[in-house]
Amino acid sequence: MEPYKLFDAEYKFTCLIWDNEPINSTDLVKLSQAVLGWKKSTTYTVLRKLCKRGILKNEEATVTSIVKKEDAQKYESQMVVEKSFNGSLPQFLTAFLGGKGISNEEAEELKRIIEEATKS
Amino acid sequence: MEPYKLFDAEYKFTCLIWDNEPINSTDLVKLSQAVLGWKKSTTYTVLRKLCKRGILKNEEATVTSIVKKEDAQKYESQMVVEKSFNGSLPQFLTAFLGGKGISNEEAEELKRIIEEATKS
DNA sequence: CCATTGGGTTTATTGAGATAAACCTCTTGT
DNA sequence: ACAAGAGGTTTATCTCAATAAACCCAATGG
Repeated sequence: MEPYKLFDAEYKFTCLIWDNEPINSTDLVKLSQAVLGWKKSTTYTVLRKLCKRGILKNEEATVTSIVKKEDAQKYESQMVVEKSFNGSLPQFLTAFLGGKGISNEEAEELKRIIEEATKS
Repeated sequence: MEPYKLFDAEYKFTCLIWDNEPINSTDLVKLSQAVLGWKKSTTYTVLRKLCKRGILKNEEATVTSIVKKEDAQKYESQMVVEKSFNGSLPQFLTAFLGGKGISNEEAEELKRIIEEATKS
């Protein structure tokens, strides 16, 4: 498995940690129960797998992330562009915007982001 | 299942059809064998499922698509933005570009696409 | 005639993601 | 002394995507 790949359930779960770390493992069990409807054993099972893969860490009942949200998101975004759009960001953008329009403000924000990434 | 959702294997398979339609079903079997390494039964099994879901059509041994590539890609792009980026395209772009830069030409192309989608 | 090929369907098998039941150990309050 | 709770692990179930084996029938060319 590639380093950062998170499956759907794993992603939702890891989001809880990103938003609340550092978090005590028993509290995490309660949070998962509340937000995802998971039983205690489910939480620990998923947690252990993510720790084994180097995504999370659980030390003395304190859970933190090793891989950060930005890195996981970056990986995710690049995977989808690669797999479904020939690695072409323009193709992705075209498909996403396909047909519908965006507001001027949104357009400005997007262009600003692009500016920022442009090598002078 | 949502209308346009294609799983990995289904997507690769449907790409063959998008790129070659209309295509005779026996030829499609050969093509799937060559490109994907699939057996005949695999091709027919997947084909039948996609027909049942209204994605493809197989009439008198001629296979064509009902859902077009642009529509499937649009769906795919919107799903990933929704599921992993709070539905925010800027968040997606930021993550995708994260750190690395792009060339001037790429930037221009992206801005042109954005221009085009901007309601005046 | 009957072997081959085209055009399929029916029924399995496998593998993995998602979820949890059952169990275990240690500590602590009463 | 013991119930309860914290902090887990082991083992299992269920669903479903991915893939295919085995079978079926009609047409056809030698």
